[in-house]
Amino acid sequence: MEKRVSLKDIATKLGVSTALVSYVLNGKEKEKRVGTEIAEKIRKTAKEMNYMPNQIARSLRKGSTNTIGLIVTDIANPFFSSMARIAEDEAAKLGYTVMFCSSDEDCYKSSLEIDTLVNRRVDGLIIVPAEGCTEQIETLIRKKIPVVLIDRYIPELATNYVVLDNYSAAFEATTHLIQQGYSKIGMIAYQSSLIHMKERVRGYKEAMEKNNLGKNIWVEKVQYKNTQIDMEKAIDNFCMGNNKASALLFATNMLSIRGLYTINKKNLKVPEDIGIIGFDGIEAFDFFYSPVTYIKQPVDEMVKEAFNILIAQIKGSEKRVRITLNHKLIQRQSSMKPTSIANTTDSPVG
Amino acid sequence: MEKRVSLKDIATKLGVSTALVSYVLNGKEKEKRVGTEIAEKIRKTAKEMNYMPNQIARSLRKGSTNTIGLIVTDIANPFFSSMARIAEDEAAKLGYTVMFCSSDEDCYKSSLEIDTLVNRRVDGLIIVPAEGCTEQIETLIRKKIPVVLIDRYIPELATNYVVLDNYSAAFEATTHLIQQGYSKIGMIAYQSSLIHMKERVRGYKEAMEKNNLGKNIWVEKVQYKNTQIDMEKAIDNFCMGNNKASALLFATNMLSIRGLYTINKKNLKVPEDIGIIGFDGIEAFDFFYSPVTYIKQPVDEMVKEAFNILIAQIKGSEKRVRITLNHKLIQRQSSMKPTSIANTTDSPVG
DNA sequence: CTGAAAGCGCTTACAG
DNA sequence: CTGAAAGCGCTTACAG
Repeated sequence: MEKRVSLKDIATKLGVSTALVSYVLNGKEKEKRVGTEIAEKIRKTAKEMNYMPNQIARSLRKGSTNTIGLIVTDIANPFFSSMARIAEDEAAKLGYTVMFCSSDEDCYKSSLEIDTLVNRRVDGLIIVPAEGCTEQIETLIRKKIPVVLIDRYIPELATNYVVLDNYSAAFEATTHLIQQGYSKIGMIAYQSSLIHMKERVRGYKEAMEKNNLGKNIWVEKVQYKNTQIDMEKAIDNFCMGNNKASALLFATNMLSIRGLYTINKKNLKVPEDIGIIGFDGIEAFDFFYSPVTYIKQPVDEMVKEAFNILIAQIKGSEKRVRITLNHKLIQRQSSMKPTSIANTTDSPVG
Repeated sequence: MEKRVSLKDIATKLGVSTALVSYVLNGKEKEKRVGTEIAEKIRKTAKEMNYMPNQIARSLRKGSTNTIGLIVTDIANPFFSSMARIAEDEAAKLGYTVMFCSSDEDCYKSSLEIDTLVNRRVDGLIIVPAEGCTEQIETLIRKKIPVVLIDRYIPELATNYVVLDNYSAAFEATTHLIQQGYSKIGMIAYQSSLIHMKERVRGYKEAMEKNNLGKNIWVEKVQYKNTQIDMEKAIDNFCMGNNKASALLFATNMLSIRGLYTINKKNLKVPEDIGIIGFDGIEAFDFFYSPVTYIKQPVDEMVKEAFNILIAQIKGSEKRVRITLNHKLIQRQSSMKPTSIANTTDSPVG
């Protein structure tokens, strides 16, 4: 790579100090009362020489990089890639650049990623925390590195966060199914101690109980690392035998997608054999033969809020901010119990 | 942010020079023949003090950042987010971090992004070039900044690139439709002078001509910024009137998706009213009531090749590398002309 | 085997 | 209004 032109090159060429060049090029010309003609000459020469400041040097000197780190579960997951896009746009508006990492819900991996980003001196981090990474986040807070959690938070930690009201979302979704006439409603969730998952399950359970369906509560848990196989087992459990479920609530978009594949594979008909509610909107929901009812998260708002909080922290705010946003239930065909048997109690078909 | 511990802190504490500390912590202990006990002491103290190197300082000194820039069209587009994920994994293996940007096919935006990344001294760039950004890429090459283009290249430029053999992909897809008995085959492409788009169109045209269907060649172009509206018009043109098309080839995944929405909206039946072939695999294709035949790109291989080329350049290679990969046609129902009328010439149904 | 020192390219008090 | 100089935290010849 050839030598790039530096501040000093400009200064030398013009026979002035680098200080002057720096002032002018950073718009501190008024403040530092730089002479008008020399300022003009500096600007002109900088342009002529095609000067581009070395942000690394700048960062080292200033102690800030105008970079933020974004750690998600998997950037290839549409929920997180749309997050990334919004974060990118917000960042660009303020002159920030984003470095992203996928943690794969792996705490060890996420700790390496946090270290990498911190060593690269990002000014702040937006993190979708993985299970068990309490200590990592705690360390960040202790080091006073601006951080805001998104999608999930860690209850025992005094962090900023922006999350969905997951309890209400699952509660409303479940209630909707019940109102449609379903009563044997199951839920497929990840095996996880993370709060967002627990809240989604709690919302489901409480909706069931509130409608005197406590005895029908039935949650199947699948492992993140083993979704495909566990999903097949779960669907088998739910949909075979005499006491099968009549509707299912999926706890995430990936579970929903995998669930739909499995349902098709098993030749189950939606909503006749099984009613469905998914989580997060994705295009596949629109094209499923029975358009999928889903819980829509306000991703845009979520990221924007997170970004604002992060920037405030970077600028020095010590205020802790916690935001809980509301979902929207998009009702479509997959959760509409066919009218012929609506409002009756489910009974085993087999 | 509180003061972090530096090399100097360790050196001072141990009463040694920073050089020694640096050598030991960078594994140059043998090479520099550092005393075993002092080395041990340094490692121990570094750990105790929880030392983490400042990569910014390191980057400034070394002139390299172990960072690469990835400029795609839109990180929220599943094709590009899976690219990003693979790039991330490859990068991580080699100790690199990636900064990403979405250009929105906007040349001006992309030039700002390139400048930003270059000023941040990324070691190299993987770019999905937007229309008209020849000069930008040229500048990178002139500055000897490692760059490899992906998904598309710029014919007049001597760059590295990794792309699909777009001509063959479209040619085979079109031929497949013809073999299925379709003859009034249209193509929906972006209005673009970019080579990948032109090659896709050329592949379609030549397949038509080769099968004596040159008179049926019919390409509708839509604007990237106005996809929705233009798509509706295009589908209207294709599917109304006496001379309507019997099958459509979409030139990208986004066009395919928008096309499917529009086809549903107009109540056209696939493949009865209209046969379909899409580009790139996405989940929605699987869930469309008539599973969509598509041209599958080897994204994984594509990114890995691009990454290898980039790293080689960063390490000093001056060899120009150009790779063209092959697609795979995933044949499914959307392109299967119903047998009743297969092998006959299409005739207007209305 | 180890230390003193230069230097990467900036920004920013400080002095005049 | 302008310049000389320190310093951000590293790495790496160079000297001994």
